[in-house]
Amino acid sequence: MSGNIKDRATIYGVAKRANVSLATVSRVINGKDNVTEKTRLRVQEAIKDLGYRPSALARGLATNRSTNIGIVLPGVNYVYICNMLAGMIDIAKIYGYQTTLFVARHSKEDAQAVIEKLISSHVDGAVIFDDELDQNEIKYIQNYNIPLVVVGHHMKNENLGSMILDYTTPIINFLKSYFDRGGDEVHYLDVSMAGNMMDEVRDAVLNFGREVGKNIALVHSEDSYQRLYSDMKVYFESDSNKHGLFICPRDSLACAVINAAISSGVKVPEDLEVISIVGTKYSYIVRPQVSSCDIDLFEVGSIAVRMLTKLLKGELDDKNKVFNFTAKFVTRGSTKKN
Amino acid sequence: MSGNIKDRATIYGVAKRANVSLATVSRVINGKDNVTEKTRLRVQEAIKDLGYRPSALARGLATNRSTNIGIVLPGVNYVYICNMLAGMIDIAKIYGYQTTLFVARHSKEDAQAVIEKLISSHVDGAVIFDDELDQNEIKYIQNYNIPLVVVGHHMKNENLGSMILDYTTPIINFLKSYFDRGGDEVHYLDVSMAGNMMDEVRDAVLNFGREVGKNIALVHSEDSYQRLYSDMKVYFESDSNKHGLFICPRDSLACAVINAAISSGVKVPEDLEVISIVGTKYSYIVRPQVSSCDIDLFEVGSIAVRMLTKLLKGELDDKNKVFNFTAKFVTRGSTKKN
DNA sequence: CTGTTAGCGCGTTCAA
DNA sequence: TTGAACGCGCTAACAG
Repeated sequence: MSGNIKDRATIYGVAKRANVSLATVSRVINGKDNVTEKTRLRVQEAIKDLGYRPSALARGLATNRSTNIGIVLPGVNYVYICNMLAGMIDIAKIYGYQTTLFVARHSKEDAQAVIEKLISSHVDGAVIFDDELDQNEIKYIQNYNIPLVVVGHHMKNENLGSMILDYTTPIINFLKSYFDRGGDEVHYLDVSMAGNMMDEVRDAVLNFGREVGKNIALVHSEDSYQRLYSDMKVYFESDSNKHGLFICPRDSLACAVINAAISSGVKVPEDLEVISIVGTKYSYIVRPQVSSCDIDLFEVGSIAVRMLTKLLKGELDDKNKVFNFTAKFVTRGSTKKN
Repeated sequence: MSGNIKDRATIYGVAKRANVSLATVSRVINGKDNVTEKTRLRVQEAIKDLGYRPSALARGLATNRSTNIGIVLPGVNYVYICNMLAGMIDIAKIYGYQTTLFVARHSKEDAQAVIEKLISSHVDGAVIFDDELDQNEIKYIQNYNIPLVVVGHHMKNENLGSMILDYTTPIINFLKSYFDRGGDEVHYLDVSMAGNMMDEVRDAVLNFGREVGKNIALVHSEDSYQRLYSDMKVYFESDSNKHGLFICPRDSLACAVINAAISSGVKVPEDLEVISIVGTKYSYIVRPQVSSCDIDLFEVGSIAVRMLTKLLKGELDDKNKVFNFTAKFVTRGSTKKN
């Protein structure tokens, strides 16, 4: 490329410089084989000279394909979400898709606004992991013929696949064994705006407690390590709060509970056992390590995007449209051996 | 919107349905005020009936603006990068920009490919945080008139701002005080493909060691907690390796060192002191807490995007084109008091 | 206040 | 094998 470019070269410029029509240039940049080797070289020369790069916008308008997929997330503040995102990005890249990020905070209005953006953006498809969107909103998006992979809802149709992350089963199983070995006192850390997925786990836990006639106490707090840590410091000052089992939504929150407990002289796991629902790197880095549910979220992300690409090619069999991921509970130092 | 839509409504469809020209529809959807209230309502009615959503593609082609900014990152696997990303996304959203993600792994070829994608994608501007890109490649992108904010290089010109993250100064300062209080043995954990920024810190540390006549030993390992942990387990078996200071690039790696040390009977910080260059949430969640450099990466990300939006509006004064962030060293439990 | 027209940069017929 | 012409959906003059 020679020197600076103020106005970006277009396909016309290349055509003129190479003394061909723009159709021929189009053929060359799209790798069609019905072009003479000689003219092809001439065109490529011109492209190089001008530093020409095709405009994805114009191309998208002409072909009605943007080679762009949308990713809808509640944010990138949690490690487990970033793991998933990393998997999505990796695979999208392999398949030649750009990824544009749509973050929907935990509010209905925001979610709606994000949906509108998504529709306008003309992505070829999207992966949605958002706890606030319900099935109706998913269907609303589908009115615009946008192939979708939804993480967290069980749905499928012609243009839609889904992935289920089952944290409930392993947690309930753990609870069972906890009660079996004589455990009695259970606290569930209920943070505000934890999202649908967490709310489902919570409700299942509470239900299970009711079924087996055990009381499960909700402890409310904010979704912040610092805040929770100081709340817990106060909490553990009371003698009645120094034992039992504590269930936390995420492992960094479990760490807040554990750290506060230990610094208050409460022994983990001898006095107090703590588990986390979602497990990430925190779970095995801290001491004591946190017993938690492991799901390879990176894998979840990559599978989701792979499903989407198949959906885009119309190659996704009906039986592969729902993917079930059941978490595996990993016992670590924050709980007693069964 | 009535029922399902197979072919998305266009501005033509709306125009016909509302019995106006497409220019009028365009005015309505763009909020121009030179439209009668009556026709405006009629148009809005039609838009609703048809479920019309403007195509960002076509709009971008016509206006030469995509309301889309690119974000170039080496990945989303590190907490500190995700923090930065979160800040960028937040601000971009506030300013009405979509964000498309470009991840360039640590390799020259990949970086080059990503640049080409970035240019083709027709973003209005981009924030680049990539350790592999050098200044020449930045300039190359600028040939295509893409306003840029670069994190990690000191550069500026008409279309380019930059942000410097200075981890070197606080680390060197710490080293000074470490030597002053009689410290003598320093190990630097050198992981492969840590990126330019880390390499600069490492070189500065080595230089400083030479200047003051202290030997600083490089310990090589991979950039993986698990791997490093087992390497360190072996390492600490040797009696000669149970003291001094260990400098790690990131705090989760520092945790690997600390955990391995402690489980090998080495006391932290009494026998061995450990610091991390980049500090994140890990630093204060683990026990002992990790002394590390704190930079609010979320803030860095938001400032970067804010700079970019000003650049896009031509409102960025020359003196504001370089932003300097000096990290603050926070002493925690993994080092002795000075 | 509203409509007509000409692009934006590219892909894709259909002829030649 | 190549080129001319049209269309993708929208904005932006310019008229009226």
